[in-house]
Amino acid sequence: MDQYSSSSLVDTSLDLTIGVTRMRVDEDSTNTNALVDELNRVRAENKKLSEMLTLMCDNYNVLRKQLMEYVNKSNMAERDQISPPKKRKSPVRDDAISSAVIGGVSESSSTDQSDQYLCKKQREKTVVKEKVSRVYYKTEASDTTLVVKDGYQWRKYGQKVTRDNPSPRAYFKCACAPSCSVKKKVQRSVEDQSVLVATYEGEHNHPMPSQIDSNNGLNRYVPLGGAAPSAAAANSSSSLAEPVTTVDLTESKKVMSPTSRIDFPEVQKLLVEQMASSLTKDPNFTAALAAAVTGRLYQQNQTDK
DNA sequence: CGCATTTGACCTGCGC
DNA sequence: GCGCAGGTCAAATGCG
Repeated sequence: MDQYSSSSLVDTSLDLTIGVTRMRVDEDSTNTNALVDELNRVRAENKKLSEMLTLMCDNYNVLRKQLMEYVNKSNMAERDQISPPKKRKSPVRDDAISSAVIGGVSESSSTDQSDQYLCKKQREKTVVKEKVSRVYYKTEASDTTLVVKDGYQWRKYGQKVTRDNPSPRAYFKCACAPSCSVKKKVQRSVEDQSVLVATYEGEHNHPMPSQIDSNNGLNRYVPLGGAAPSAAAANSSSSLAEPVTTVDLTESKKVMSPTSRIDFPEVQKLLVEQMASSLTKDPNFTAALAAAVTGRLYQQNQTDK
């Protein structure tokens, strides 16, 4: 765990208190020097931030790996004890799973109960590493659309009203790549109509479209696990629902299983979104950014003349 | 006109 | 074997 010990050495006390009042462009040349200094300092801080983010992602990967191994062992032990039921999914099933994944971006996995209830055809796919996960999205109760914002493009191919839920269930296939066979089912929660339950089957064999669009900057620090997250996650055809969670990696990982890796992009996306949100909400950061930009513009104006 | 969505028909698996 | 329920298909429809 060298990374953790090294992380403790990183100075996290960022000095972002750059006074905008100091950035007076109508001052003499001494001010220009001050501006250059400020700019250099902001650059240094930016570099430091980048390094910290890289470190954080590294630590996250290590933790994730450890959790995978741990859950894998646990599930192996459980599977030895539980014999799979022969019956297909019963109405009680959804409730059981829902109660098991309280609170946000949580999911069940194909290794436990949900997999056992898949129909024969799906079970055959499961043998070829079908991954099933479930994600909850908070949305407006009045909103009747079954669209969730997860960064991928989906093509709707069916809708059904199921017995155990008055709300219709929508069926989607991944439209990002013809070869991608990932499917998604979206249905409102029985208990809370404002919560959309998205069930993902399979694993994307291509990167997230929105990630391709914005493959610069912060995204380069995000680990790619087959499907990468995006800070924007701006799917053109989806906009309404947001994952019902705050970024809480430990909580999310608690219910994570080795076969539900498909949801990591959700968590990672949220992580990046939260980081961006925190930064933009920080008055010190915005002031520093404004100061840096102003200073830079002034510097350019001076050199142009 | 092309593409995405809708929706009824059809298919498949499971329980009785 | 029959009926039920979930899942999928594909023609019809709507929209930009």
